[in-house]
Amino acid sequence: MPEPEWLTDDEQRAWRGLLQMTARLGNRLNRDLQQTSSLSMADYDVLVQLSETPGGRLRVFEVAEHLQWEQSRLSHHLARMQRRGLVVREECTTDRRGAYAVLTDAGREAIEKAAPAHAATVRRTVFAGLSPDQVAALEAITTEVLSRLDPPF
Amino acid sequence: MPEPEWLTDDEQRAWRGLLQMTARLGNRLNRDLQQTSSLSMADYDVLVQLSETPGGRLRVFEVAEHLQWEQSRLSHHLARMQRRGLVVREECTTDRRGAYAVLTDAGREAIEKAAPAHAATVRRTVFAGLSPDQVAALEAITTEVLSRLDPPF
DNA sequence: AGGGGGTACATGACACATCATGTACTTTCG
DNA sequence: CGAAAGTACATGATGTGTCATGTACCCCCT
Repeated sequence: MPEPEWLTDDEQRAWRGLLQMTARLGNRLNRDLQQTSSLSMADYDVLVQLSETPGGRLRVFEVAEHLQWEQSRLSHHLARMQRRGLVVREECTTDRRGAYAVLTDAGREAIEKAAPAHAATVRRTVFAGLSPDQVAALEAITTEVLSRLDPPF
Repeated sequence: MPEPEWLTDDEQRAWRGLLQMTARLGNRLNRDLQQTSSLSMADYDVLVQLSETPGGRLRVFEVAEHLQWEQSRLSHHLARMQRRGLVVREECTTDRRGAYAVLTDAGREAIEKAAPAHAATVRRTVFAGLSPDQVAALEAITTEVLSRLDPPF
């Protein structure tokens, strides 16, 4: 076995940049969403999943798969969102262990109201400064890294 | 004023990729660090800052600046790290409101023990799959986005 | 039929982040 | 010099994520 192998200087800079960017970007998006819509990014992500399906209903485990969330996290989060009236749970008749997460009218209204401003912020802070080549490069990088995260290692 | 302007399909894919990548990568690194060192990424980041200064001591607000953390977050986190014996607080004589965060021997040992495996994971999951061009592109992208996050908007 | 093992989800405990506020000290400026 | 304003940090409340565990149900196999 050869390595540990530290990072090169170039890699160091890219890595620190990535950490910084994701941290600050996350803060920014969370803050903006919170102020304009009283939603968190987590809320937003859940609502997007539900709103993209006909009827706004999805099995809980499907939402978890799409978002790559732990089941427990989603369960807690749905409980909180339910308290706020954004979603409701409905029991599943074909598999009585299971449950549906269902978008309420208030939930649909919330995401439809939040989406434009959110997208605008994303566009303004990240994509407005990037060339098409950079966008393509970013996609290539993310898919490569994701492939290394998924199955083998 | 023209916009809102939604994202193009290319941008959509890059954006979702970035969200996915950062989410899963964060989980991965946190999990690995936790298991091998009983440290979180947050712990690690704080310890890095302190260990990079002579004496392993830094004013609390300086740590907050470097990490771009909220003051309150850092204060709470230092309290927990202090309980675990990784750092101690010392009062500042030149400005008696202030405090130093100081690395303990245990803290230094913890980070020195954790760093190699952590760096190896980063290298293996992200940089081992990227070409030098991609690394350069990544750095360019992060600095561009960061510049848009900082001062003006 | 009737286990045994896996699946779908909830829950309680605890680590963590954020917000609002409080305390003590420093600086500034009239 | 003295009061107002600002800075450095702590703390409590509350929302959020993770881990361990529990409960109910499904499925498959003998």
